[in-house]
Amino acid sequence: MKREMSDIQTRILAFIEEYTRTHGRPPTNREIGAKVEISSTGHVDYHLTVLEKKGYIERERKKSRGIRLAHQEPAGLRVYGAIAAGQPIEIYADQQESPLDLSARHTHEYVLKVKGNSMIDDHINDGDCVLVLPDATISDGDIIVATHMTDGANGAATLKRIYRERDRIRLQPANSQMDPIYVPRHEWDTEWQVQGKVTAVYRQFS
Amino acid sequence: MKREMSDIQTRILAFIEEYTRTHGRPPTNREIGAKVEISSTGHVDYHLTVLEKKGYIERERKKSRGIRLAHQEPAGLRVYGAIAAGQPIEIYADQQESPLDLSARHTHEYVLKVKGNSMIDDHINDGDCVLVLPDATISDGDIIVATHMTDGANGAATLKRIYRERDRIRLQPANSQMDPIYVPRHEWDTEWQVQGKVTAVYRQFS
DNA sequence: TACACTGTAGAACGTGGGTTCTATGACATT
DNA sequence: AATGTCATAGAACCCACGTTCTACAGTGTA
Repeated sequence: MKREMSDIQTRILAFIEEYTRTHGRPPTNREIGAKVEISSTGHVDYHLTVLEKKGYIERERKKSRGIRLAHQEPAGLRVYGAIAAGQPIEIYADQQESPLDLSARHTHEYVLKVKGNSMIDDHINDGDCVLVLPDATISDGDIIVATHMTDGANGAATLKRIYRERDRIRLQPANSQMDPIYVPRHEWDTEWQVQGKVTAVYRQFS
Repeated sequence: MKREMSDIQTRILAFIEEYTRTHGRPPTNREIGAKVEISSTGHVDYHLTVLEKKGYIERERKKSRGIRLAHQEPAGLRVYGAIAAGQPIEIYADQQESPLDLSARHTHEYVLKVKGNSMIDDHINDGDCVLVLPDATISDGDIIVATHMTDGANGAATLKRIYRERDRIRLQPANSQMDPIYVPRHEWDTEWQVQGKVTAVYRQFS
C-alpha cells in the first residue's frame, strides 16, 4: 500500500517557517534538531539536504543559519491564485494556465487575489490580496476561504465570514446588498471545505 | 558650518535592513564590518550596542545573527511611526518617546500606522499600515502624507487625497462626514509639505 | 588640566554551528 | 540472501561568530 508520510521533514519545514517568522532569522541545525527531537546535527543536515534536493529550501553552504525557504518573494508573499468575494467562481491560478490545485493541502500561508466586492464592508476590495493561513483554528466571525466541490469540476472558491448555526453553516458576505450562503451541516466537510483563514490584507496602488 | 553626521551607525542600520531583506537573515558582525569597512569585530559590537541602546535594534545575545530591527512588521516592512487619517496629529514615533524626525529625508519606502478613520471610504482603516514612497511624482487624486509645520512644534501629519486647485491645495479626506482642508498656495511647500505618496496598504487581523 | 565620552584597532577566548565520517537498524527490491 | 535506500546516532573537526579586553586618539566639558 501507499505509505503516506506525515514526514519529519514536514515538521522541519514548518518549524523553519515558524522560527523564521517569529525570530526574524532562520534556525540553526541544532535548533531544528532540538525542536523535532533529533539528537544529531549530522542527522538534521541529512534532512536539510533532502529538503534542498526536493526544492523546498535553499541553502547557503557553510553560512550560519544559511537556510532560505524556496518560493519566497522578497516581499515575502506569493500569489497562488484568485478568490471570489462575490459569487463563488472557478478556482484558477494567476500566473499559470492550469487551475489551482487545492487538493494538495497547503501547509503554509499563501496569497490569493480577491475578485469581487462582497467583502467591501470589511474594506476588502476587488483586486486586494489576502493572506491565507491553512490549518488555523476557525472561530465564528473569521474571514475564511471556502471551497465548494461539485461533480468533476475543479470547484469554486469564495471569501466569506463564517458563522456556525444550529443545523447549518452561514457564509456571510460583508456587503449589505448580498445574501449569505447557507450550507447544511451534512454538506459541510464533504461538499464544502474551509481552505484557510484570512490573516492579512494587502492592497497596492498602481 | 556643522556637518551633520551621516553616521556610520546609519550605514550599519541600512546595511542590516538591506542584507536581511535580500538574504532572508540578519548579517553577522563580521559581515557588517566588511561592508562598512570596520576591521574589528569588537568595534562592530560596540556600534551595535549603541544602536541597541538607542532602540533601533534588538539583539539576542550569544546567538549568531542575533540582530532584529526594531519596529518591524511581520511582512518585513519597517514602521517609522504613526500618521493621522483624521485631524492632523502630532508626529510621533511608535516605540520611542522622541517625536519622529522627518527632517532627515527618507530615501526609501517606509511604513506608517494609520490612526483615525478619515480615509475609510478608500478602505483604509484605523490601525492599517500604509507604505509611503517619498520623492514620487504626485498626481491629483493621489493619497499622500502631508505635514504641517507650526512654530517650534514638531508639526502634524495627516493622510489625505491631494487636489491642486486654482489658488489653493485641497486635502480631501475619504469620509463623507469630514470636510477637506484647504491650504493657500503660498503656504504650500513652506508651512505644508508632502512627505510622500501612499503606494500600498497592509492590514493584519489579530 | 583632568575627566568623560565616543569612535577606532587588534587580539584573544570560548562557544556556536555546518560538515563529515562511521555505524546501525528498518524496509523494499532483486 | 544480498543489495540498496532511508532514517537515525554519536563523535570529531574546524571555521564562524559573539564577546571581552587593552590601547589610543579626538572632542567636549567641568
